[in-house]
Amino acid sequence: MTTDSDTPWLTDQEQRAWRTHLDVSRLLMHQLERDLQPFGLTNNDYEILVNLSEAEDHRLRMSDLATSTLQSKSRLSHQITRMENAGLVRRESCESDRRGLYAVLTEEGWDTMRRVAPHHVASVRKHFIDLFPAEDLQAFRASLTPVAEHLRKERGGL
Amino acid sequence: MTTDSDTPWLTDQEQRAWRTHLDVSRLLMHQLERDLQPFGLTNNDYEILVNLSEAEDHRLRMSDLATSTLQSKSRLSHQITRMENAGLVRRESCESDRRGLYAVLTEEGWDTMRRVAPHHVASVRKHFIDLFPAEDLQAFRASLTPVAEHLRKERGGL
DNA sequence: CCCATTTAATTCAGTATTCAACATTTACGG
DNA sequence: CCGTAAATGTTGAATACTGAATTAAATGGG
Repeated sequence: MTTDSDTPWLTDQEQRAWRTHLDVSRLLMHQLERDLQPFGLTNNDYEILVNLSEAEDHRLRMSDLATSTLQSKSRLSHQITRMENAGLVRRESCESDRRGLYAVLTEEGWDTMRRVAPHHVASVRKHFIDLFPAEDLQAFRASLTPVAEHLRKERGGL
Repeated sequence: MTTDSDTPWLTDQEQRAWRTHLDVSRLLMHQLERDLQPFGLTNNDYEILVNLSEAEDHRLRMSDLATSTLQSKSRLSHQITRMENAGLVRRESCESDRRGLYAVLTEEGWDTMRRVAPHHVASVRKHFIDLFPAEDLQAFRASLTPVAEHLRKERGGL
């Protein structure tokens, strides 16, 4: 059993680190969302556009897109429907596996991506990257990488 | 104007740091949510409980609670309604300012908090804190603190 | 070759979040 | 004081997210 006095409560240092991380992730997402708003995109929209832009032929299977954006299939399906209605992507059926579908960037989606990306990068710099002293960023990533690996193993489905 | 070649794209190092941060924050929230599920709480529920537990008299003004949990007033209002229905919290009117309301922890809310907290702390340790070499955690927090400060200044409303 | 499993993706119902509109009370400038 | 502006919270409708159930197609053991 777990009694109260057994519990390895967080030290002050740990508590501060943890809460700072929480605050930064939430505030940062809000800020990036706000910076994307003038372009009519959400963070989720943008991330889909990035993934498709970087993909072979500007297309990815729904499954792969769900995996790489860390979303459930259900959520991705809704998300793509919305983006399809907005004209940014389209669905195309897959020859080799008739269950499958590709999400494909449209011309308009690609144009949007190229137009918005510089502003988004500026936003990421302004509110995150450029606030680290050059050395620290490397250390920051090094610290976080094992955490990311651990979490990826831990999770079953989303 | 902003042309493509003007844009200070992220370097490889920067890109990796940024994406790792993104992945960790999302995966971590999912994992914590999953670990709370057996207790019938969401991350949001838990955070409200923490804030009220630490507050004078186990009560906070709706506004203050919204500010410290970084949520909009509307969202908090709905959230508290749900928690009220679940018996964790109740609303009490405020003497000194008749517009105002307190959110107050109920007995059941306080019991729940004490029962769940050890498990939640264990979860935070397992998936985050304990994955940092002792020295690194301090450096991690130090790097993130200016980011948090910047973001707090930047944001107007939520 | 067939049936049982697994995989791909969507749908539906329930829940949560956002955004704007609203009611009420307080603050403040003249 | 008065009247306008600002602050506190809630509400409702529209939108988004979740998790389970569903459809359809591929896989694989006997």
